[in-house]
Amino acid sequence: MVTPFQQNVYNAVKKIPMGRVTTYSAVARAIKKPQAVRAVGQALNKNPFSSVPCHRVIRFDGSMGGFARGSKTKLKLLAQEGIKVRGSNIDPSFILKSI
DNA sequence: CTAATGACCATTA
DNA sequence: ATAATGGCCATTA
Repeated sequence: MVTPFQQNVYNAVKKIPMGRVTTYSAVARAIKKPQAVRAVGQALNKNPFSSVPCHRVIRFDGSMGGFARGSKTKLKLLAQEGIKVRGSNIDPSFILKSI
């Protein structure tokens, strides 16, 4: 079941351009619910659409946060798009603070 | 209706 | 630097 809230989240995440990432809080702001950052994570956790690039959503501090299919996959996908990762943190210059 | 969960964030120690 | 705590919100049982 896809709730309207999840629709908004997925729609916002789809707008993230290739080779760029954004944060959970930025997505929360984009859907006009800045306080629902935690719920955004829930929505992405259950994301049923492969068309939604949920691997481009990371934490506010630059760490990757979680990933439903393992953090290794997330790292791979990010590297595939040319995003530089240093240690467990992502290069801040790739992070979009607003979508 | 209530209670528990979680891919978060800020604050505190 | 890490660890613990509290708050926030949507979803699910």
